[in-house]
Amino acid sequence: MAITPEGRSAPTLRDVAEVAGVSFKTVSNVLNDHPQVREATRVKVLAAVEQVGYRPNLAARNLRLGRSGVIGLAVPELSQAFFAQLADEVIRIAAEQDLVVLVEQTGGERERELEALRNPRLSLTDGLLLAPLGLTHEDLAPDAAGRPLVVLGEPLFPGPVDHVTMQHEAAARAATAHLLALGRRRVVLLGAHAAEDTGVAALRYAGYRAALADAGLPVDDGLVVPIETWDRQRGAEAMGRVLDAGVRMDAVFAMNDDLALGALRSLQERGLAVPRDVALVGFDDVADGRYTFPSLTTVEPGRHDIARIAVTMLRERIDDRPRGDLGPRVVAPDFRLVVRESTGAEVRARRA
Amino acid sequence: MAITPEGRSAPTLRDVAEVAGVSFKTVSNVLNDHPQVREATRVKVLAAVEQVGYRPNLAARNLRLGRSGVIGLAVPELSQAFFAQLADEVIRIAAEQDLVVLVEQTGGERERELEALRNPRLSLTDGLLLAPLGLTHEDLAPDAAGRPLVVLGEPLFPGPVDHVTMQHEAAARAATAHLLALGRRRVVLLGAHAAEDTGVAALRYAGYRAALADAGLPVDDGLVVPIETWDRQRGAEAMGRVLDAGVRMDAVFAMNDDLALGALRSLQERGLAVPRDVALVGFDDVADGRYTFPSLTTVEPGRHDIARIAVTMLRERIDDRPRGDLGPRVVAPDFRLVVRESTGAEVRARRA
DNA sequence: TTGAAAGCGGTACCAC
DNA sequence: GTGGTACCGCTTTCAA
Repeated sequence: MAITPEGRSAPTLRDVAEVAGVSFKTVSNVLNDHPQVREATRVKVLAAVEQVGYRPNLAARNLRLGRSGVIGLAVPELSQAFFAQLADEVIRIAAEQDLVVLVEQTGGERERELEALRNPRLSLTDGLLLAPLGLTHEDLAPDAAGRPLVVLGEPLFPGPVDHVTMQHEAAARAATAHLLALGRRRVVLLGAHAAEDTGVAALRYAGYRAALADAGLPVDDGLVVPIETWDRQRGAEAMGRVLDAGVRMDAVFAMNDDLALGALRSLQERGLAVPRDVALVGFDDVADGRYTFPSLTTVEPGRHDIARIAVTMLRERIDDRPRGDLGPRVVAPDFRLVVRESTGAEVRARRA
Repeated sequence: MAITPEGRSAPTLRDVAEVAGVSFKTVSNVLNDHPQVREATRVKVLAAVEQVGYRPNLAARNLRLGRSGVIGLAVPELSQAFFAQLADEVIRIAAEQDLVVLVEQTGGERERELEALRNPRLSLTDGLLLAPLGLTHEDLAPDAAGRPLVVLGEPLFPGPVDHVTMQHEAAARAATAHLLALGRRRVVLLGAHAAEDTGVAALRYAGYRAALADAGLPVDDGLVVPIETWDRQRGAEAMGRVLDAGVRMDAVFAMNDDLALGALRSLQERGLAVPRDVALVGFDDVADGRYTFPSLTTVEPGRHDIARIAVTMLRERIDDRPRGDLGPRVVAPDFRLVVRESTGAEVRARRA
């Protein structure tokens, strides 16, 4: 075993070979399950491996193979429950496929998302799953990443790259329709984005309008509340402003759960009962909404499928890299409207 | 530029050298900011780098350097807000130090935590941050990881390895004392662990008892509620059982925020007012507690410091590896009791 | 069935 | 200042 001045260095294939009394190539054959190795040698080698405590050097293997078994996942931030849960799923599914995940945070800023695409620190990954907020589809134009890429969430069509997205519009429409079906007529929309015509906000807004149209109702601009950053604080503040302004309403559709939970607080803070006075629906099905009181009706966007499909697609890209004959694909898994107490599902308030 | 049968392969140092008309070693010198390079060559080389679109191959560099710039982070799961926020901080701080983070999930199971220690898939990391739930300190005994290791959260003393932990006992004591200072006398403790004498639960329990003792109050075993897994559902169920059993109480100290938020729901579901009827304190300062209604009083365990110290310690271990003269260290940053509405801070309910 | 030798793409020591 | 050369540890033809 090689001893360096700095101390004991890790045993290598050669060390194992020496102990086993074979060539180091044979050791490699054994470890890689090559078909032709006599059982006797195999046993002998494995014993030697055990004895010297051999651990393969992945850096060397990666260099040789040109693949690392690592994929990158770039999300705005893990503090946002949706992305944390997405990362959870991705890591879990990747692990099933013997992939390991390097997580990067972009803050949702375009600059850093671009950097994630090019970042040399990430170049040891075989491919990248990117959940962008600030990117436009021009940014992705010509193989921007220099390696396999799958975009999550944002439907930056017509993209030259694979997308795993959501049925933003259809789901928003279903959510709004659910409120209308309860007889609500003045549905506040929380989270519109001003100058955006193709992003997530625009699509969900379109779904909202479609549902109103289906019901023969006009869009009341006074009910459409723009909020750029979809977090709880903004949700609470915006809801507060709307309420304090005396806007009449009987329902709220928030573009994500964080906004919805912020809004819920503001509603309750002002003594309004949910869902009696105001029914509330969110989007994302983040865990926090399940044990609030009332629990939150929301859209489950198919997070599990998104993660599974994304990892699978990326892996196909990685394997296909040499040939490159896969066209860009866009997939949006089925969503599910999860009806809970905030729109009247079995509210079980006792006493009171 | 090397062309393989499979297509264009990435340009290497040699390709750059050829274009620049220098030896590939010179290119390496330029890229590594070696002191002695003439400005002219440097410019020439950089132009060539640009021209051929050279991107360094990290696998090769890692092999040569024996370091990858990647650290591992193993947590139970990112779906738990506390760990997601911890991961957020760790990734952020690591990025500041030009480290990148590979995230692994253990489910909090001892087997998988052990696997994370040994996992060859992780062997391309320079070191590991491990947040264990199931490990005992014997598991960590003799350099179990085979590489630098820092343990987060659990104080598995007397550990032979670095720990960054929390002031579990002192913080729990402060939290309980806060409730007692409000005049509450029957404080339910949510989340005790049965057969555990040294883990997090035991330490927080000790803090709870200490605060009671400080106030000259006895421990009422009827108020100590065991819950093994600290999630919202369990918190809600346990709280529900206690309430339905008619146990008298005027406060709850939950061992973490998830339990507290679950409990909050059960309290409200039964028409009890928080904090009027029951005051509530959690532990962790997870983001979800800030915009519930009422917002949640909790312990901020110094998460930011924990992340920063952990990354720094790990980095020291990595750099020190050859010498190995650092003794194991244990650090527990300052905590902070964050008083919010669930213990009566400026409840601003309007109307109602 | 086993072994020798040639790299994978860099870095670093040490001449020139 | 610049460049030769060895080598990090492993995989993979190709011989033996």
